[in-house]
Amino acid sequence: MTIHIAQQGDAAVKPCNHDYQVNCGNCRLNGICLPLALESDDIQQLDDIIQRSKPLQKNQHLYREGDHFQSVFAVRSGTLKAYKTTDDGREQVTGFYFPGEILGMDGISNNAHASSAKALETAAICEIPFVSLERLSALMPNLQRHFFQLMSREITEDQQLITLLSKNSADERVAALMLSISGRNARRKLSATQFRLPMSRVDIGNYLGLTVETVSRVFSRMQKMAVLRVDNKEIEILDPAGLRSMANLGS
Amino acid sequence: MTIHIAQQGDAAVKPCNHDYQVNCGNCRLNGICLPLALESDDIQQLDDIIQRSKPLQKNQHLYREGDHFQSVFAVRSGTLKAYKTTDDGREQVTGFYFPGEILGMDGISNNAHASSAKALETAAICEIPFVSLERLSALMPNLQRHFFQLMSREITEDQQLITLLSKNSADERVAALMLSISGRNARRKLSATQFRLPMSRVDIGNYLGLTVETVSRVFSRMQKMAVLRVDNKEIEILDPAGLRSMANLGS
DNA sequence: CGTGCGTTTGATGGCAATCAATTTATGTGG
DNA sequence: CCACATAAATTGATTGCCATCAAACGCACG
Repeated sequence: MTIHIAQQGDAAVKPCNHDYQVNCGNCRLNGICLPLALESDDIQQLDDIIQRSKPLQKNQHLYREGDHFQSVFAVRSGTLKAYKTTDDGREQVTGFYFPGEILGMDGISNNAHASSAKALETAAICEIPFVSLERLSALMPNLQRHFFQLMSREITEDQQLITLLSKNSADERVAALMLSISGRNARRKLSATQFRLPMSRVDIGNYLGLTVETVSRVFSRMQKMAVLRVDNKEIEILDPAGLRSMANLGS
Repeated sequence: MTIHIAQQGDAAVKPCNHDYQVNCGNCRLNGICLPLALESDDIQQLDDIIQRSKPLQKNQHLYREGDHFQSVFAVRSGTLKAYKTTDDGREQVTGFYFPGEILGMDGISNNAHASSAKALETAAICEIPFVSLERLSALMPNLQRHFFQLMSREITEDQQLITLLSKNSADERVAALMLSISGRNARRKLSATQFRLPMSRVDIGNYLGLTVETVSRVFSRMQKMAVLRVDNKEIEILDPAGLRSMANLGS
């Protein structure tokens, strides 16, 4: 069984046979990913159900809205975006997924994926068949609890976004996203102040309920205020405190 | 052990000792609530862990943001709203909960409730201690799956709201909410075309990212277009097809 | 070097927020 | 039960933020 990759309209898949020997035990993300809070022999069992396959190329889909739901996925490297398509053809980006994060959980309720997921850059993925995960969860209380927590976190993050979209200005939304990315980098022991945005301005705007032009203007403004240094996709946070006060967030 | 009811600032609780003999087996909501998909002896076990206590009065809190998380809750009668408070004091309503629906799942991730929940009218609640639910879930695959599905549905509904807030006009948002309430009424075998809104205009606007004035104007407009009949909180959907086309939703 | 895409910047307009005032519901004490 | 007080909802006038329209710029690529 391999990762289900929708191929219509996607770039051809380049075979790649190295670097498949990763396992949960030696993965450097196991402190923030699913294996967190498992004993080493439990990790082995989890590892046994996880499928790894060739990396996704940029713009390839991991799954599409409406696809039969079979697995959730962990990002090992690269970044993905999840998005829904409204029936008048517009897109709504519902989330970005960085290494160590889990996606696909919105497919559980209807046995069909409620959103599409595509790679923003080359990405390595761990596939976790859901029936196996359910079976293991029933046997390993820690795993069950951890997965409940992951789903709950997805809910709280979506609610955070709801609040952002409903209550905050364009400046605040962009600032909040920069802080979120910064924090997630820090969790992976990367720089919290300097990073490269994996997504386009269009995606940022779409996620934040803004147009590209507005996003661009906000970046310009922040640069003029010396809060951020923006060089295309390269971001440097010059004034973290200023950025936080600009974000003006709850919690 | 009783329901944890925060009482500061709330109306005094009137004791009420009748009507506590409901159980999951005879509850008329068991076709849409947690017991769904359980065998009758499994239902008995679920019933044993569920706590029922005196009804919540209007404006009383079921739990508050930051409270220690201990249980999820099912609504047996009445309506609740969930909301977050931003640190500059504003509220964001994140959901309305009708009979048969489950709330409180956003508290799992941090062992603390991520939002507050208060009754919009007198409400009867079933409390489901989470540790017991976890234990039972490990023993009953159907229950585990059903609860995963409930959480997943919460995620997809939040994503629906995200899309609504990000992409739709005031008219579309209000239309979508009316359709949502209509559908949820239908699920409970109530009228899909005639109902009483349990929440105020302020709450509606807050939930939809609009001001009270805008909500009121939209209702007036819809009434003028003969799509809705609005008499304060009494709503009649005169033209369901028109309302749907007005909502202009994805999926 | 031209083509195309992503990004930036500028000018204008529209939708919903804000401010303000009135009307209608709700609730309370005499 | 009515008079009063308070809260909720409606309607109107004006403002402001961000979308839209338009054009130029930079960069990657063939």
